[in-house]
Amino acid sequence: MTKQEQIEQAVEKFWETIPPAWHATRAVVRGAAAEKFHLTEEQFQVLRRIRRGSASVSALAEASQTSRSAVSKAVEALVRRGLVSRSQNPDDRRNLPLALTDEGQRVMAGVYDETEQWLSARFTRLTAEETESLLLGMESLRKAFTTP
Amino acid sequence: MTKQEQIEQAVEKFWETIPPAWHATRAVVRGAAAEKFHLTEEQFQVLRRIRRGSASVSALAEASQTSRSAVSKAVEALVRRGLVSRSQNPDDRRNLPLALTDEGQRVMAGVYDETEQWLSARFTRLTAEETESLLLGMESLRKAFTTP
DNA sequence: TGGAAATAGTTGTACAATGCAACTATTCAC
DNA sequence: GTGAATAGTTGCATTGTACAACTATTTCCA
Repeated sequence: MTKQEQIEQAVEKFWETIPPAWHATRAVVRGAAAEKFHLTEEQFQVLRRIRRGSASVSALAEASQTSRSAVSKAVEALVRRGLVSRSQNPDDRRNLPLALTDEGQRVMAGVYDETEQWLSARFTRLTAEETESLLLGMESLRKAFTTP
Repeated sequence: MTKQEQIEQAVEKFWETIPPAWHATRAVVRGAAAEKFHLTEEQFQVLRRIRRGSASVSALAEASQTSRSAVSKAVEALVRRGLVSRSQNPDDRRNLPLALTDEGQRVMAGVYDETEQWLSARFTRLTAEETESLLLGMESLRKAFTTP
């Protein structure tokens, strides 16, 4: 198999794999987050990333590959609901660091557990070797999409 | 690394990899498809899958993990624009087989080339080994999400 | 130092994406 | 032949999203 054929295969498999997997996952997040906590999927992603350390609108937009304005609106809704706090960075007053409030932490733990369990259930279907190849493959995918 | 740890890593990597990759790709499709051909991203996916052989609203919904109603609306728009034809299946009159019209084929070729090129460019950044692991990993991902 | 360019973030607007529930038409199961 | 299942559509409500225009602040550099 030439490099070129390999790439064509990857493109084809990408289409067949990534969008459906993401749609299915998003549907689960939407169900769990909306029903129990009145969070939208976008808001869930924002909470998740803030918990992981992304602490500004720009960082969130960069990490999730969406626009600053979309993130800004999600954050605004979360701040209004008291799940996220916005503070001021004295070193750069354009920058508004974000953090989870206690309530945000609590909500996040609940939603995350549920969706993580669902995802874990998918991955439990795989053998150890398949899971290993999944990890390697996702690392390659990440590299393909982030290398400048 | 225990199986459980492996799965937790996979969940984490999934969140960090799949949504951003998909968002970025969708943005490109949206740009190319919208600007040159006035297609929405959803319509692009439908055209793509019809070309690949998915020939009914239900099959499309199943393949893309979305609802029949969402697909139905996209198909309706494409039929109205003359890119897709709906026929009747004499063996089951509930079933309305779909096919690309000549114009649909032409448009699809144009859009697909462009987005495929963009995706190919991402994957060209990878070594042969990385591309190989990407292929294996996506196969695992597909399995994780389709096994009943 | 003064101003141009860059960056962080917000908001208005418009449209795309989507699910759900209710509906029709048809087929299947027994 | 009737009730359950399936294919598909439509109305409605809501989310997701980008783009462009805007403010506020910082950085760059001549």
